[in-house]
Amino acid sequence: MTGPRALRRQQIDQQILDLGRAQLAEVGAAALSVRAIARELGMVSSAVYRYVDSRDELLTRLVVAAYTDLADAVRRAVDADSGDAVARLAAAAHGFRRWALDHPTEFALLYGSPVPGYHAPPERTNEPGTRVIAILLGLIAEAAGDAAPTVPAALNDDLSRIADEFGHTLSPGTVLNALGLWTWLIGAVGQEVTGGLGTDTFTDPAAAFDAQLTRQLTLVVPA
Amino acid sequence: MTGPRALRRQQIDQQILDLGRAQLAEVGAAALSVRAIARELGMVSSAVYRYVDSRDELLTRLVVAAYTDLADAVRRAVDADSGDAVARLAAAAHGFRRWALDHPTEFALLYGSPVPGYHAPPERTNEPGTRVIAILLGLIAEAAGDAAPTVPAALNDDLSRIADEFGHTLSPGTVLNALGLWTWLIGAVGQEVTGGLGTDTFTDPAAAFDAQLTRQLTLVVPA
DNA sequence: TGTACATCAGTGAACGCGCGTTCACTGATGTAC
DNA sequence: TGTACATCAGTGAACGCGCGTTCACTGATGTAC
Repeated sequence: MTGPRALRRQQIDQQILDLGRAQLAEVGAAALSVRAIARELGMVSSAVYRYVDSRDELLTRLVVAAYTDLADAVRRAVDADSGDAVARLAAAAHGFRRWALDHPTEFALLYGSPVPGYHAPPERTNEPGTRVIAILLGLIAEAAGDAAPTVPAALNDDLSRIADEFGHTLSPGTVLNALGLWTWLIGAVGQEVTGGLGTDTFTDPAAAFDAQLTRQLTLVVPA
Repeated sequence: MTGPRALRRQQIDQQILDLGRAQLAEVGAAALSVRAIARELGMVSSAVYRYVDSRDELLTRLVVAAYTDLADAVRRAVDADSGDAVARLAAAAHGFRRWALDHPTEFALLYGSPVPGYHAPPERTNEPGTRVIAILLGLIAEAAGDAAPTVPAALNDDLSRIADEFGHTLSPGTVLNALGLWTWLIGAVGQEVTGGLGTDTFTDPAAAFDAQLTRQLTLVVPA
C-alpha cells in the first residue's frame, strides 16, 4: 500500500510542486514551464508527464496549494492571538499580509491578473479560494454583533444569498462589511507586494499598513 | 515638415499602438508579440522594427498611453460633475472604475501583476503613473479642509515627503487619507475587473461599488 | 523644371531559442502463484 | 523461496509551433542644387 515505489512517487510529486513554486517566483506563472521543471528534476521532459497531466493541471495544483497554505497561515495568525474579535481580525489581516510578502508570486497567482490561456477549474479551486474570506466573515460577525449597517435595497438580496453560501446566518450589513474589508485587504497587500507605490515609499511599511487597517476596522465594528 | 511620408509614419505608429492594445485584450501583456502585430499590419515581422525599438519599448509605449488615457477619463469625469469636492471625488472613483471595466487588460497592465521579464523605465512611466492619484489628492484636500486625522509618529516623515513630491502643501493626515482611498480603489476595481468574487456576485455591481465607496468616503471627509 | 543623390520603408532569409505533448522503447520494481 | 508476468518510471527522438532580432537587399519617396 505504501511501498517504496508509492513513497518515491509522493516525494517526486512534492518536488514538482516545490520546483513549480520556485519557477513562479523566478519567472511568473505565465512562463511556468514543464520542461524547465524536468531539467531541474534531472529528467527528460516527457518523464514529468508521468506525474502531471498537463501544464494547466500543474498550475491548478499550484493554485490549490497556495490557497491552502495561505488559509493555514491566516488561521495560525488568528489562533495565536488571544485578544477579542477585533484584535484577531487585525491579526488575520497582518497574517495575510505577511504570507503575501513571503510568497509574492503565489499571491500574484491567486489574486493578480489572470494567467493568459489558463482557466482554473472551479470545482477544484472554489472551496480553497473561499477559506480566508470565511475566516474573516466569522470574526467580523463576532466583532460586530447585531450592529451591522443598513444596506442599499439593490444589494439586499445578493448579500443575503452570499450569507447563505457561507452557511452562517449573517445580516446583509455584516456581509457588506466583510466584502469591504476583503477588498481593501487584497488591494493594500497587492499594492505592497507588486511595489505599486514604489518600493521605498514608507520606511516602515508595516506601520503604514496597520494605520490603514485600523481605520478600515472602524468601518466594520461599532465605535 | 509634415509631408506625406511623416504623415504615414504617424498613422502606422498609431496602428501599432492600437494593434498592441488589441493584443493585450486578447492574450495579455505577457504574450504580446511583435510578430503578431506585424502579421495584422500585413508586414513582414522585421519591418515593425522601423517603428519600434524592441518589444519592451512597445510595452512601455502601451503603458504610457494607458496611464494617459485613464487620467484623461478621470479628469473628464471630475469636470463633468458640478457638485462639491466629495461629489467630484465620487465621480472620479466611478470614472476610474468605468475606464477599468472598459479597458480590463490595460488596467491589468498598469496595476496587475508585473509582466515577466519587463521593467517599465521609471523616467517615462513615473509621471503619467501619478496623474490619477494627484487628482484624487487635490480633491481630498479640498474636501477635507484642515480636518485631517492625526497620523502615527512612524509615518509622519514619510507622509510629509510624499506631500512635497506632489507639490502641494498637504497635511500628513490628508496624504494618509488619499493613499487609503487610492489603495481601496485599486483593490475594489481590480477585483471587479478580474472577476475576483465570481462574475455574478452582484446583480448590480455598480451599486455595490457605490455602497463601498460611500463608506470609504466617510473615512476621508469629516462627518 | 530636371537631375543626382540621400534617405527611408519594407522584404525575405536566417540565427538560435524554448515550448507542450506524443510515442514506442527499455529496464527495473513489484505481485501472484 | 522461486519463478512468470504485469506494472511502472524514465528515455530519446520527434512533431510542429511561435518567438525576438539581425542583416543585406531593393525600390520608392523626398531633397538640394
